[in-house]
Amino acid sequence: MLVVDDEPALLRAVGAALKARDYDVATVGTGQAAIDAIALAPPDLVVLDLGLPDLDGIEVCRRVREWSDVPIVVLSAEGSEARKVLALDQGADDYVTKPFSTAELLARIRVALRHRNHAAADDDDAVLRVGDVEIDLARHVVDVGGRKVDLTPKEFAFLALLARWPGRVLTHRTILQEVWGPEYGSESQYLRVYASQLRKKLDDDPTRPRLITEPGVGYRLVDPAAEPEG
Amino acid sequence: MLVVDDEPALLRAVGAALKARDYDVATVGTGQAAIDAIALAPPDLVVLDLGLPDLDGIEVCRRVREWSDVPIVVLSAEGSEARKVLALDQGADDYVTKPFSTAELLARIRVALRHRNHAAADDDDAVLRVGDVEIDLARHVVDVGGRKVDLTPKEFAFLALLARWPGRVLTHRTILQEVWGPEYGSESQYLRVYASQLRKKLDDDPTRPRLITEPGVGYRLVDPAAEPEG
DNA sequence: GATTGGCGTCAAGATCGCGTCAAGATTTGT
DNA sequence: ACAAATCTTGACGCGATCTTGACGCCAATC
Repeated sequence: MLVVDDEPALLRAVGAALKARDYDVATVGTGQAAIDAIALAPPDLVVLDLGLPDLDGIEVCRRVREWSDVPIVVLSAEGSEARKVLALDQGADDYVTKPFSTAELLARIRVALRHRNHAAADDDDAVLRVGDVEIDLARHVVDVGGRKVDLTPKEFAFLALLARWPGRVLTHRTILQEVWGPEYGSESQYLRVYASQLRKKLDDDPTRPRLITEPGVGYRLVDPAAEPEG
Repeated sequence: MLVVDDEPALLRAVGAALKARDYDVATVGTGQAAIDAIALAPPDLVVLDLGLPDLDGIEVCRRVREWSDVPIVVLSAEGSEARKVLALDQGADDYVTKPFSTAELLARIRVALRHRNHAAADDDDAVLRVGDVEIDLARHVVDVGGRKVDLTPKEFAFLALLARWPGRVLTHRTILQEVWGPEYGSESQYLRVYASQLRKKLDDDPTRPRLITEPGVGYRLVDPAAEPEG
């Protein structure tokens, strides 16, 4: 459990409440220190104050989310609507406004931990593999059978999303919201365009497809070798 | 997306906001109706007002959580600390206090949907099984005695709906509304056509039928092995 | 025994969704 | 500010899917 805050008073208060509940607690005072700490040894959860001296807290959220799914509960004095929405959309799992009650904070932390427990085991190799497709999340590099493939950001995000759930259908809406952003959801034309481009770049064989269309539903990525045809 | 509230005004407001974002929205006015609706066809998410005429909202939470992981965002006028903590501990994924901003509610809904997408892999693949018919909801694949069966979207939805309630009769109206949409209800000719196509594709033996017609009522799906002919 | 209503089956036409291409528009990098 | 890359948008063909109407069957009813 990592608490990120630059006010010693709050740091002590929150830390004490958590320790009283027998959580292991570490504390840091800057955004950069938080990112480093999470990268070094991912905690079970991060309590993140938005008012940091170095980086904007939302920026910390965004950066951490590029390679980690660690739950993040944001604390903030600012009640600003837009900031709240932005933080949540950039990867925060909850947003608690100061002054807050300790009981509520703890309850929301329990919810976040519950979600994490339900989530799939995080062996974040930072490299996803589906058949002969290799996706290096950190380096943004894709490899197909040893051949490097040059993808645009959206193409990469699309492929990486599908690769996180091999074989599983992701709906049009899900893909749009994860790749294009929360305000999208019905622009399925984008998906057709990008699916087409991906198939071309991945050199997908239509008789043994890697990227499969589920008509009316969405797309899924499979390992053609592991998926015998019925 | 299911919105549960007994105030028509709020129902309309939240419903409209969601529909504007292209979510499919259904609404009910009581806790019992909510539980029934979730059991029949689990929505992607539930927006649950705590102030219901029949059941306590927290009780609804608790009951639904016994068999479903559907994300629940609670709305409430009561700001009471204890109620908030209780709701969160009883399975609510978020708690928004009235008056709330639509933008924030939508952002929190997006967070809940994100969690759902990340968590959905561990409930081992959500495979429905009725006799030798296997329906993999996540992969959108149907298997009959080891043979893969290719179904159209409507055929799949029809079969999946019946398979969710093995042996139980679903009425024409229910099936039409769940598969074709809320504006349908009397087009029972569709059902005859699709039932016929399903029987053909499932290779259904008329002497040991899997898909059974209840004349004048609806259809049900049974395990022929478990249901000896009388 | 004729009639009626619900069901199963079939097939033709209408519709919808998908893949593809390419031309702007926008963003990004230099 | 310019050039390149990327994203967005419209158009089009095609095939799968859905819808619709017709017809025969069966059982219940009169």
